[in-house]
Parts: sequence; C-alpha cells; structure tokens
Amino acid sequence: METMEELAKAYDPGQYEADIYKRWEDSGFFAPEAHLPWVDNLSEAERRPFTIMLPLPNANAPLHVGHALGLTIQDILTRYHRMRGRRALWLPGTDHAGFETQVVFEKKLEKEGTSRFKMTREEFYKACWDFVQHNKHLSENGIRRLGASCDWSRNIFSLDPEIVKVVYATFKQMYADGLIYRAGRICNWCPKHQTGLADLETKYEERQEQFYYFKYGPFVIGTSRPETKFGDKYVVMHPDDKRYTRYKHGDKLNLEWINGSITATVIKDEAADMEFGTGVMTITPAHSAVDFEIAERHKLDVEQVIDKRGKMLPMTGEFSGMKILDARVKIVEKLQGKGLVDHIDDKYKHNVQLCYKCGNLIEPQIVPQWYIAMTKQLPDGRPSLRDMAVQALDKKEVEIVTEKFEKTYRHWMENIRDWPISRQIWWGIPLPVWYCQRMQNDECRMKNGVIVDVENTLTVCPHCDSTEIIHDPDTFDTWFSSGQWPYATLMANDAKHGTKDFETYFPTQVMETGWDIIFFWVARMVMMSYYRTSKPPFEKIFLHGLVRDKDRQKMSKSKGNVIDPLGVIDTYGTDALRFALVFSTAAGNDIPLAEDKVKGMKHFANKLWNIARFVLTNLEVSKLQISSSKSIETKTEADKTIILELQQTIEGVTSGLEAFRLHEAAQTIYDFVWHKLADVYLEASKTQLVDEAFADNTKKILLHNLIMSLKLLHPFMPFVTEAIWSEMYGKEKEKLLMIQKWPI
RNA sequence: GGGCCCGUAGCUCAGCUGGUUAGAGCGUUCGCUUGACAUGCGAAAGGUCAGCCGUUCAAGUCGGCUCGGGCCCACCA
Repeated sequence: METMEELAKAYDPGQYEADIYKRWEDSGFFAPEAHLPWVDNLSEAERRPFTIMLPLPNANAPLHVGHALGLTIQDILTRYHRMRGRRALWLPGTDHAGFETQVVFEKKLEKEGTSRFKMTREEFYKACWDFVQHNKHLSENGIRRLGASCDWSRNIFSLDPEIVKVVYATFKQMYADGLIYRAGRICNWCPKHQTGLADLETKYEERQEQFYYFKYGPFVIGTSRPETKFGDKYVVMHPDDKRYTRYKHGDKLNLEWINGSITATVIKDEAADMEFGTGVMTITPAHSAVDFEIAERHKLDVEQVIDKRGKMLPMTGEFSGMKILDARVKIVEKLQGKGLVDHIDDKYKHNVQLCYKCGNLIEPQIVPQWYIAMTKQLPDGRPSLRDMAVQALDKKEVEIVTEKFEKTYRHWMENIRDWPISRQIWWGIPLPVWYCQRMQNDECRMKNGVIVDVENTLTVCPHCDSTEIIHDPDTFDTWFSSGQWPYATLMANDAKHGTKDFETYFPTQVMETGWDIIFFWVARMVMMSYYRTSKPPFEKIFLHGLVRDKDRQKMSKSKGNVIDPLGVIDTYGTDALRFALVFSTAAGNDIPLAEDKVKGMKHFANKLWNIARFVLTNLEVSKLQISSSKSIETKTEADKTIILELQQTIEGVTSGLEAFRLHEAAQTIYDFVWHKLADVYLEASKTQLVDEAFADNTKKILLHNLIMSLKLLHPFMPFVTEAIWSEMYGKEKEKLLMIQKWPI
C-alpha cells in the first residue's frame, strides 16, 4: 500500500477487526513477559507489572452488554499500561458458576422433557460439563471480538484441577483454624432446587395474605402459616408484656389443638413483639429462622413438620403428604370446626422470602451446612475475616474508586453473618469431606467423624481404620472458589506451567466489575485473600454501573430489551460500541445505552479514518518516519494552537486514565480529534500546504498530531487505530500500535 | 427499620479538590453535493443547574431543610 488513496472513503470495521485481533494474538504481546522493543531503558519501577483479573464470566450464557462494558474498561486500562511500558497481565478465565449454571442447565433439561432427578449424578455432571464447554467457547470468542487484550496462554477455568487444589487447601486450612464449621441450623431451603442458599441468594417480595388468629388455650395466637403449627408446643410472649404477667416462664398448660390435646410450655422471650398481633405466638423452630433462634436460646425441642419437597410429614396425621397450601386450607377448616379460629385478617401484608433464581418460596429447613465464621478471630492472632476486610479500607491497602460503594461495603460488613458455603447441588466442586460412621476412637469422636481429605480419594477412616465412611454429597458455593480467584489463578498457573506468576503478579492492581456483585464477590475476595496470603487481592476496586436501555430500563429477556453486544458490533463495529460505553458516564453510575450513541461513535471512527486519509495523502511515504517532534516548528497561529492543545490533550487523557476517569479521558481525546484537529487545524492546513513557506512544517505537524491521536485513542478504539497504523507502518509485529510508547 | 444515591438544555448524561460568558452526544432551526469525511461542514435557538435557607469575596460544586425519583441491606410471628 503506497498511499491511502486506494482506501475506501469510509472505515468498514468488519473488514479489519478479525484480522487485527489475530495479529495481536499471534504477536504474543498480550503476554506480560513479551519484550517490547523500546522498554530497555525504562527503570524496573516503570516496568512493574500491571495485573487485572478478568471477572470470570459464567460459563452458562453468552456475553451480554454488561460484560462488554467491563471488558472495555479493563482493556482500556490494560492497553494503556502496556503502552506505558508496564508488564501488563490481564488474566482471562471462566467460572463454572455452580448454582447459576445448574439452574440454567436444569431448565434446558426440563424443555427436553427430563430432569436431573431422572439421571445419575455422573450422567448429569457429564452433560453439564459438555454444555459448559460449549458456552465457554462462545464467550471466549465474544471476548476476542470486543478486542480484549488478555493473555490467553494463562486462560483458566474454575474447575481446572489446579484451581480445585488451591480451593481445597484453603478449606483445609480454614477448617484447621476453626474458621470453617458444620452446623445443623436452619437454612434458606429452596424446595424446587433442593438446596440451601445464602441470605444473599434470596430476595423478598411483598404479598397480601390471610393472617389467622387461633385460640390456643387461654391465648389467641397469630400466624400466617397454619400448616407449620403442628409442632407448636411452646407459646412465647415478651417478659415485660403486662397482659400476660400471670403466666410464668416454664408454666405448662393443657389445651386442645389441631390433632387433639397437647401440653404447651410458656416461654418468655424478648423476640416476641408486644405490638404485633396479640403479643403471643407459638413457634415452629424447624421452619422459621426467628423461631429457631428462640428455640436455641431456651434449648427447646425441634420437630420437623414439612419435608424438603414442601409436603406435610406423617407427624401431621391426616394431612400427611399434602402440599403446604392445600394443607393450610384444610387445617384452617378443621380448626374452624373445633371452634378454635378467633378471626382472620384478609388484608395482612408482609414480605415473603423467595429463591432469587426461581422465585419460589423459601421454606426454611434444618439442614446441616458448612459455614465460614466471619467475625471470629484467627488462631494466629490476626483479626476476623470481616475485620481484615474492613481494615483493608482503613489502611488504604484496598481503595474503592467509586467512593459511594465504600459506604455500602462497610455497612454490609457491619451486619455480616456467617457464610454458608455448602450447596446441595451437583454442579460444582465437591466438598473434600468424609464422615466416619463407626467412630471407633477418641480422635474420630472429637471431630464428630469429620475427615477432611483434599485428595478426595479416601477409602478408610485415617483415625480408626473403619471402611464405613461416606463422602459428603455437597458442593461448594461458587463464590467460595471464585472468591479466591486473584491468587488461585496465579497459583494454579504456576502449578500448570512451573512459572512464578503468584510471586510476580500478586497482589493485582485493579478489580473491575459491576457493583451488583460487591458482596457476593468483591468483599469475599478481600477476606479470602488476606486470610490466605496476608495481602490484599488488589489495590483498587473500580465498580461500573449497570447498562440499561435507552429508557433507563433494566435489560431483561422478558422485556425484550436486551442488547446483544455482538449484534451491535456487527452493525457499528467494536470501537463504536466500546467508545459509546465509556464515553458519557462516570464510574459507578448506570449507563443508558441508546443505539444513536453507538452510531455517533461509529461516525467518530470514520472521522478519524478520514483525518488519516487527508494527512497521508498529503505526505510522501518516505516522510512517515519524521515523527520526532523536535524538528517541528510553530510558524503560524494555527500551528501554535494545535501543538498547545495536543499537549493539553495528552495530559488530560493521561490524567483521566490514571484517575479512573475514563469518560473524561474519552471526551478529551474525542474533542481534540474532532473539534481541534479536524475542524480547525486541518482546515487551516489546507492553505498552509499550498504556501511553500509553511508546507513542509505543516506536514510534520499533521503527521505528529495524527500519530499522537492514534496512540491516545488506541486503548479506547483499538481496531480503527491499529488499522490506520498498519497502513502507515506495515504489518510487522514490532510495528503494532498496541505496543508503541504512550506519549508524555 | 438501617443505609446509599440522584434531581443540570427537548432527550440521555459530563461537570475532579468551590473561581472567568455552565458543557457533550442525539434532537430541533437555517445555510452548504468546497477533492479527507453528507458517517460531513458552517451557523443558531434552547438551562432562574428541583426549591428554600446558610457558609464564602465567590456555589451547579460545601452545609441544613423541603419536595420529587431511584437503589441496597435487614425483616416480623
């Protein structure tokens, strides 16, 4: 290609993008150890690593536009720091996303007329594995199409054996430290998915339901759940409630109840709200979190009434086997027959707890789960996981760039509860736990028969040699493994390749992700990392907002307003999408994405293309090397102005990037290229170029500005800038714009 | 119940540590098929920066209150 004259008048992204990405990837420069031609005279400090972990996308669905935003921001930062000479590592990976994936996959099975309960665990796992592998490739291709300059040689999957090994080691250590324990307390049970869930994995919805007042001996009790009342042999009231002073804690009363007469015991507990209902309640510890806590305080009997599938148990007599809602109606009828219904309130509004995935009612159940203690001091004297995570902010070892989220983070930490990490699902990392059934000696008994075996290949109990051992069927909460991502990935890669990545690239510099997973993921990474490595997982947390549609609506499949990023790329090009995403919204705010905005940015890419055409058609090819700004003179007002503005732009874009103010950086370079360089200087140059006194110098200034613009714009719009650069300097890999030096 | 955020041009949003005539994109109006680009160029209209009070030489920017909108966490038998 001798000149730009042969090029089309318009930039056609589709014609260049795939080829350019391949050249980048083949060049090897995505890897941080690749040697950039110009970095030898940089100091070690200038060359220090810059590491970002890709927030591992779930391997169960294609990329959505939220991913596109995150990928864009991370790529901008990575490319910028690479051009600064730092060893930039952006490490890609994918999450098996246990529960999420299992739900998606089970839906698929349902459509195919089957279910996991008709398969063996092994069959299910294999089928899910294949499903995930397929999706994993789709998202990896999507990541490439977005231009992400991540190091694919380090690509990793959360179920890779090396990751699992790190996860197990953490579990073992936490168990030994007494931070992980197993407890048979009440948990959020989803009857559809047949698993316990963390509080974070449930949501609330306001419903108007009937609220029943029943005669319970001398009392009237209120309940919204008559079906749980079978086991209710305790009647609870506040110790200060004047209405009931004649009843003492521990009093026994005989009274008529659903299935005949029972003996009830009076319990005085401050959990009873004197303002609510009659101030008296009966409790069902097996099916209510609050009741369970009361029962624990007073060491009360706990009896299960409803099974895990939401059906009444035999202890309910004639109601046995009925579904909850059917039983509710029948029980009320029966109590009415016995004259025990005082009255019914039809307008009772309350919040019900739902599974965040399927929206079914959570039915609290007592199921043994494994927990991590959040507020327990470490045996080596270090503070609790929670306190370490808060101190990280106090000591500014970790900074949340978007300040408002620091408050959210702290507030959550203040109220944190122990984290249940076991799930009764099949798709995930199995717990490395066995239970000895015989318990022949003291060590066995002391440990309640629990054996932690990270090899997961146990056949006999190591303490008593019994062969009667069973493997815990549970798997880990996904966040237990992804919460270890920053160090687990580096450690796992070291194990795979014999490298020293953990030593070199940890702690990482930036964690860039959506604010919606600050508790699920970000907070946990901080805690786990301090625990395992005594270091923060990252220095900065950059939280982006939700991408919404042009009317600020949340995107959802049911609304039909989901924007497919790859579809947008097909129409407008990757650069246009990327620039539109970062252009006009500050960090942490939600981003409305209108098609017009993307279209406008496509126009901008084209503008740049045509600026290049103009500049290059006015230059001889041999002059392309005169990029040194030293030989430039400022002979006219226009010259002076553009050189000054260029300098201001370099400073503005650089400081914007350093301060994570990407939208300002983007606006600065946009404004310069379009409104300073093109609108003003190019127009002025048209007269200068025909005046011999100015012509040569004007060409130099034009070229210099073009080169600088391409560099400054490259992190934001990598494809069109690289396409122009290739036309100027050819396609050798050392000539890639991607690895040129950032202007200062 | 606890906490957080927002209210700037018709629409969507920028405006960092308070400092000259408050900005961008899209839209609107008028004029331009000029050899880089009509995916373009030039020009124009359009804002009492929700309201009130305060701090200050100076406030969209800081503080208080009011009105309006959104979000998060917890959760009631």
